[in-house]
Amino acid sequence: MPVITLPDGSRREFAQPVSVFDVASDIGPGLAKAALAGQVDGRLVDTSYRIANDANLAIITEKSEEGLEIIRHSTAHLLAQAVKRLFPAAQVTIGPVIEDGFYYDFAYERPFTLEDLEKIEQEMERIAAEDIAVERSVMSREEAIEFFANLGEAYKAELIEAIPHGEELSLYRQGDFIDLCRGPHVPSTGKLKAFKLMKVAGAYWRGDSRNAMLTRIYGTAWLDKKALKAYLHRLEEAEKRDHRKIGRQLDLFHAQEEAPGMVFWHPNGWALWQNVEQYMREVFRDNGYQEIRTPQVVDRSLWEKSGHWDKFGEMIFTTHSEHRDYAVKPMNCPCHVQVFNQGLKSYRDLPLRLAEFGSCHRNEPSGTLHGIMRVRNFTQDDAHIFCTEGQIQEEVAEFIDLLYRVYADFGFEEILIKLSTRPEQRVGSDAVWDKAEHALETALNTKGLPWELQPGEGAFYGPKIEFSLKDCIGRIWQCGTIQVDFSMPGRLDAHYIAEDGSKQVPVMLHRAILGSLERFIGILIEQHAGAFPLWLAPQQVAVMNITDKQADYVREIEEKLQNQGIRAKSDLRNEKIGFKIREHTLHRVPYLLVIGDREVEEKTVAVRTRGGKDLGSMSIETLLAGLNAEIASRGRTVLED
RNA sequence: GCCGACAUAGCACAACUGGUAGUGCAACUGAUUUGUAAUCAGUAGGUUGGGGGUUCAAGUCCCUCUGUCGGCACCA
Repeated sequence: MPVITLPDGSRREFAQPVSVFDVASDIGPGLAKAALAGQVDGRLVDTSYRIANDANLAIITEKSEEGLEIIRHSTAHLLAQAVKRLFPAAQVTIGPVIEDGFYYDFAYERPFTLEDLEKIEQEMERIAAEDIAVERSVMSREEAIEFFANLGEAYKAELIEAIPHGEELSLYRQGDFIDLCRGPHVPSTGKLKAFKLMKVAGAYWRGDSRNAMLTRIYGTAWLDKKALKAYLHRLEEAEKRDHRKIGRQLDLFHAQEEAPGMVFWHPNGWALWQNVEQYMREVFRDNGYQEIRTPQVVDRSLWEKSGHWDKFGEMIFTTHSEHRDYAVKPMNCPCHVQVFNQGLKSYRDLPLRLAEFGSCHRNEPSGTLHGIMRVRNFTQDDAHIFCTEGQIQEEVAEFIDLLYRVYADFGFEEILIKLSTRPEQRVGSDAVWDKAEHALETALNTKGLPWELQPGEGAFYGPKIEFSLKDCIGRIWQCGTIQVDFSMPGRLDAHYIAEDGSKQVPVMLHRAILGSLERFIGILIEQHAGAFPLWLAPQQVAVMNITDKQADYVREIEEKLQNQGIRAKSDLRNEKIGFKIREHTLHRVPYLLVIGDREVEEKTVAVRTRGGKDLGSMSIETLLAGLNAEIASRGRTVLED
């Protein structure tokens, strides 16, 4: 006699065991129709799940977040079923839900093409229209292995073999298709109403490049056609913010075949870069860092000593001269240790923070290059903190605070944090790793920041915290990082004299806030869609005349602004004011000054924002005060809003 | 690096199954002196990414190299 308690606290009593669907029907036919799954005592189950004892039950419908996930998961099965119908020889592997959609990996004699995709999607529509019931069943692990092996699904069988012995597995059948799955799933394929296959790509079996490459089909699924359309529109809009596109439109930079993975910065882009770099220089100065500069080309022996040659030799650009082999520096740390090593250091010198806008070259695999986000030549806002073990905690904590302040100044709020711990291939003892990992974890927890653990993803010399940002379409890019290194200082003979007169090896913290300036600027471009905050805008003000008559006054205004440090430029072309406004608006110049006879006479400027707002006429002094206030506010705007 | 797609004028894109490479914007020249997102007219611009092949004929088909894009693997 189960008593079912619903989320609103109401109870319903039944004479015999009931399914989730039964309860939904009991509440109302509308709910029964909308039910996609149930949540019994917190556990997600199918609508067919039978409840025998008293339980808490929530009916999952399209309206809940879990409902959408279930729809996406079921759509992945729908995709697999369609593929098996059209290509019976294809083998199914895995098909998880991802952000905004799902994917499914298939093994087939050839990769699927875009034409295949169209046919597959049509077949999916057909199966959804057939409204086939989705039924759950269970099998023992051994039965399941045999079952899938007999079907010729070798990959599935291999997956199940990895599951511990004795476990019971659930299978979902919809018509002619059956798949191993934890579930839950929608009760029938008719519930899947809005989906679209997005792209095909190669993906290694089990994510290992030594394995076969499968075809991955990506798709998206939504509650209804309207939501699907809205998503596609959102995606289209987001793609307009692509830094490669805006980089061209705003004449910021370009790339060309002769220098793959390297950026040619144009005047506008370099102005933006300089704004970022000079800001970071101030940050260094105000936070106890000393800026240095080290060589680009360094004898390879240094990299052999540091351990980089063994681990990353393939990715290091090399050159030679007079029988010596050199590495084009792939990172700055060994060079910074050389600076530390000059002169005998005392514990009183620690922590010593050496910073460099270090230009590094890494021969990244061709397939990894991406706009200016992942390049072969990049500049880091790099610094190494030489300190004692006892100073680690505080240095890490201070660094995290500083990073958050900097990111806020650039207008970033969503920062993803990951803690990466010891990899298989590493240097240093486990005791040392224990200490380092603990230090980072404690720093994060003390601040109460949410973070994700990435076991085995640390650098070979130490664990690290990564701070990542998202690009316009949600891809995640690592920017900031702090890494504890107990190994490299020793390898490169760094030491200091401790309080007791003994010689000690310092600990080194590798840290970057922006990471690669190229990458950070790429994200900055996408974040603001090219409409940079005033303090960063390559050109801050355009001063435009209406006719030739006002040219002298325009030049006067331009000069006045420039003398006050404002990046202003006059536009005296023989064009209509509307044309000039359009052009500078498209170039995202924050403030446009219109100068006609009236302004000349009244000694004012008419101010218009790139957002199209007319701020009316004001004196140059009023304008300057406003501009300076906005510049000082960094990420936030003043005049514009 | 691996799988797939793509590469046409400075930029955005056309050119049916192989049959004389076009359009818009930008550029240049001239006219126009203009009040808040495009003034008008004219001119010039391309070994269709490089190399090779098939064909009477290749932007179009095939091979190859390079680069870019989407993923995967990698990311000190």
